Amino acid sequence: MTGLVTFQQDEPISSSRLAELTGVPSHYLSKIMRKMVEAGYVNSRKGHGGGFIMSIDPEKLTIMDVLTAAGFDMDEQPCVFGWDECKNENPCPLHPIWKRLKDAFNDWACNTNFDDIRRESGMVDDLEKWNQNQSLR
Amino acid sequence: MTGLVTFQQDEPISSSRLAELTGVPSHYLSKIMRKMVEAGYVNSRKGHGGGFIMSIDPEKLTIMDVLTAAGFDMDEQPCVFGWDECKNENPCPLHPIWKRLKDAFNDWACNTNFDDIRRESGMVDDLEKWNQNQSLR
DNA sequence: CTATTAATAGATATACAAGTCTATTGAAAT
DNA sequence: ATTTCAATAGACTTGTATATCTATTAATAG
Repeated sequence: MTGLVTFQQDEPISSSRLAELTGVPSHYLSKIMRKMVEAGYVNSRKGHGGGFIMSIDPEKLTIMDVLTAAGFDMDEQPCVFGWDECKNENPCPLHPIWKRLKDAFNDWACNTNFDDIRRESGMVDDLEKWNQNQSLR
Repeated sequence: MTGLVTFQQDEPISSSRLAELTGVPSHYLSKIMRKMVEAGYVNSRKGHGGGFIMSIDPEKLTIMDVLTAAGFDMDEQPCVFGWDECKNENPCPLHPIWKRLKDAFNDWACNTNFDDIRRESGMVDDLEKWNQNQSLR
C-alpha cells in the first residue's frame, strides 16, 4: 500500500498521506522528497493517483545517503568553536574529542540502511496498520 | 596561567581572554560560564584580577556534565519526527535506529572527561603557547 | 474537453538558538 | 575614596532552519 514507507514498491503514496502518517507538514515533506527524487532514490508522479514511490533497494539506501541528498556534508560541519581553519593538521582543542563523535555518527549513518529501519521498527508490512496499533499523534 | 583551560588551577582567566583564545564572543561565553559556576564546576571572581577558575578535578568533569549544566537533557530530545508520544513503549518508526545514535552520543558524552580533552588535544601545559603554535583563527 | 488530484516552485512567515548591547554590581589597586 | 577592571543581568537583535502559502504544472479519470 504505502509503497515508500513500507518499502513494498507497488503503488505511489502522496505527500499528503505521508504527511498524515508521519506528522510532517506535507509541503515541507514535498521539498525533502524532491531532493530524494533528484538523488534517484524515489520516483514521483504528478496528478491523480500520483505520489512518490521508492526506486531503490531499501538495503542499498543508507541514512547517510539521505542526509547527503538533503544537502548535509559531514566535512562542512564545523567543530564546536566554529573555527574556519580547524582541520586535522591544525586542530582546535576539542578537535580530537569531537572527531570521535563524528566517527561514531558516520558509522551509524553509513551502516544503517532502510531495511534495518523497517526490521527494527517492527513495521514489517503495513505502516498504516502499524500506525493504528501504536495509536499515534 | 590560563587556569580554566589548561586545568592548572593557579589564577583566574577572564572571559575576554577566554574569548580571544577560543573565538567565542565574550558576553556569550560569560552566559555559559555563569551556568558552569552555578553547577559548581567553576568559581568566578569579579573585579580587578578576577575571572573564572576551575573548581573541580578535570577527570571528574565529563562533557555530559557540562551539557547538562548548560540545560541539555537527553530525555527531552525528540525523535526525528518530533512526535510527543514517542517513548520506548510507543515508538515512532525511526525510534530504535535513533536510539542507537543516542546511545552512541551518550557513551561519548559520559565517558569523555576534561583530562581526556587536555591529553588528546596535545594541549598539556599552556593553551597560549599551544595557541600560537597552531596559529589559530 | 473538463474536473480533479497531486507534485513543483518560489515567495513569505515563524520560532528559536546564537549573539550583542547597555547598565549594574562587586572586588581589587592606587 | 576613587578609579579601574571584570562578572552579572537582562533587554534586544540577528541569523537560520523550519514551516506555510500561493500559484503553477502535469497527469489521470470521466
